[in-house]
Amino acid sequence: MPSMQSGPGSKRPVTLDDVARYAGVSQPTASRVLNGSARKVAESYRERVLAAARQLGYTPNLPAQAMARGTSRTVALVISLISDPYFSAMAAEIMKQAEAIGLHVSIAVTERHAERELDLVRELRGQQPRAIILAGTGYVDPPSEQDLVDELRRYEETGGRVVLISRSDLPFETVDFDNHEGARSLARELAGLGYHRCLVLGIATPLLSMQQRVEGFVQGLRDSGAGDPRVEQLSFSWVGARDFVLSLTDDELRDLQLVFAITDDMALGALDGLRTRGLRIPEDIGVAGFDDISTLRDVVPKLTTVHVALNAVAEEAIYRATTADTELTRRTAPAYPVVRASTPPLTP
Amino acid sequence: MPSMQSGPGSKRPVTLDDVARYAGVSQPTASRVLNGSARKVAESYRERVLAAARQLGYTPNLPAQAMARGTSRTVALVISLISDPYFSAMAAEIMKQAEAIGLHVSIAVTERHAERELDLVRELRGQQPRAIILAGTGYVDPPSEQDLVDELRRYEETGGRVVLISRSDLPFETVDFDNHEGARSLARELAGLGYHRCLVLGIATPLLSMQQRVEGFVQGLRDSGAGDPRVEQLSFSWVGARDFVLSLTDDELRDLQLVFAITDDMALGALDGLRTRGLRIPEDIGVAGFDDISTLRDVVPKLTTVHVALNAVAEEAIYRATTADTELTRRTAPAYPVVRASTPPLTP
DNA sequence: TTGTAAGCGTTATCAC
DNA sequence: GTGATAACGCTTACAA
Repeated sequence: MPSMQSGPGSKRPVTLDDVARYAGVSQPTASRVLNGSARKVAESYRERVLAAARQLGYTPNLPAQAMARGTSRTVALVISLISDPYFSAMAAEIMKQAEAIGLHVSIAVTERHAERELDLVRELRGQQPRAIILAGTGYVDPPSEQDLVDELRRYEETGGRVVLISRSDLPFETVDFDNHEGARSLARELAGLGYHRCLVLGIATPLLSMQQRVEGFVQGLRDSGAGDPRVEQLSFSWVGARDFVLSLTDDELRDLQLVFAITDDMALGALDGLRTRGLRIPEDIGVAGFDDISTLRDVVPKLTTVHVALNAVAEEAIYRATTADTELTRRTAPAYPVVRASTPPLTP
Repeated sequence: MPSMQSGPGSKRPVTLDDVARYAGVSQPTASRVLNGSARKVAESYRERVLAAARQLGYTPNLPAQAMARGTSRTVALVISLISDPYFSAMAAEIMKQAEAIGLHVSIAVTERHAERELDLVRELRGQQPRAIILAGTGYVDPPSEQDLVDELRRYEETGGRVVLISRSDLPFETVDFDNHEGARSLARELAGLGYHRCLVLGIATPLLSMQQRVEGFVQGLRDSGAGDPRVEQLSFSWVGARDFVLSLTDDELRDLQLVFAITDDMALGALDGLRTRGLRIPEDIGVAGFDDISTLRDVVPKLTTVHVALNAVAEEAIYRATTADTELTRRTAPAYPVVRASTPPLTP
């Protein structure tokens, strides 16, 4: 007579105990075979356990494992927005690096709310991850830094690792791109192409990484003997950049040779605005961004930008997240300009 | 004398027991106050516990909670690629819906490998999620369906829910867009605009959802009395679409009025190919896609496509994932055409 | 209402 | 080598 157990929700999961009993060994022995490190188990037992596990379709209960071991194989990643090309690329890279060393990644999204970030960190702490990686930026509300720091400190005190990506506002390990150098090189290349009268679209938010992009660009222009650009502090978004461009007068626009935005997202917003204003890119004005997001593949003309080594930051972040050194350092990943069709050589 | 405990990794996490002791009550009482449902705790105790928890910075150990309760508040989401705009938008929507009802989402990525998907499901099962949502499509290797089904069945038998998005290849609850109707409406609208000689870019993979888009489009053209289009089965990617377009002869291209690709990703690849071939869009040929991915915001000309109600599928998927009805059904979310600048009215 | 005790699935300690 | 036994942090009968 066949088993009556077929509908959903009937059986309970197969446990290690089931496997052990089925194989005729003790629970610890089964554990040693299936999950343990020091493999001092007789070959005969070993095989029996393995066979039993396969037969029964055993899967270790990870939460239980984590509890017993006192440490999990999960790292938590906090980002602003998953649908943003920059963040999704970053998340992808982090997951890749993490999975390469057998770590799970649990992703949480702040939707640009600092308050939510605090809640998330609290919640994540409850998941008992091995590390928390904060990669969010560009908050729309004032961050309650102290509470966040307190929460993260508490987490660290219990053995958790905290790693920040592209945000140096907090006293934890930080990994970032070489924003200053990337922007500076870009500015030099563009100045070399003849772009001297530039507009720089920055942001009002005090985000060091983004500040550095502005400063680097200005520095690069100076290095090249080009004049100081006009620098504007906008809201950190596509719309912010577009709206600002739309607010410029015709005279102001006519006088410009280039618009550089500190992110591709903003550059694309500016591009849209410029076109709405009737300008042709690149004939009438050049445009450049930063990040080299995947969207650029489908944008015409191909956008000049600064490529950031996502894989390098991801690798470094995962390394920091899993290695226990006590030094608090700030590491940097390469960022280098990629000149494309949106900024052809200027022939006066 | 201040506490010596300052370096990382020194203390152990604050447990419920700590809180209870600190508040001078028993563990169960603390549990009832902080996490329990039936709140039959004296107000005085209640406050003491709450205060203690805040003081100590207590966060419930979720894995422990899940183990004790026998059920977690996590759902696992399996997708192909996180950096793909379609999937990242889908993931974002799922997370949003999930978080709205207090569920965590754990994301895993197959990178288009069916084999990896099987491994992932096995691993995820170990995480003891409340549900597993499979939203991956377009595998590059032959899927070992039976093993996957077995694994999912086992999971279901132990009370887990399985939900499929846009893939009906497996005998589980499925939610999908109304692909046929969306493509059909699009074809009708385009035929109405004068587009009769069309090329349809489909895929070789036997994916029902994508098949339906092809069939719906063909049907729509027929409805409108337009001739049957040329239908091609390509590899499921931007590059596949571009390369195919590049392989067409000039005569073939000249004869076409429209290229419809079953995804925006492929449509953008085709667009790139067409441009490389020297055609202007939309003057020389129209282009249309499917999905209405966010990338389209920055593409010129604005691409005609079929908008899919991601929020609706996400909502439905989460609903299925959390509701225990035994009927195996196939639900459908709206998909409707959005005609944009890439397919202007044809004036012969 | 509150506390005691048992149990969730696993690993670690320690005798055998 | 192997198997009892005690944790891990929490919830849930059940008893007080």
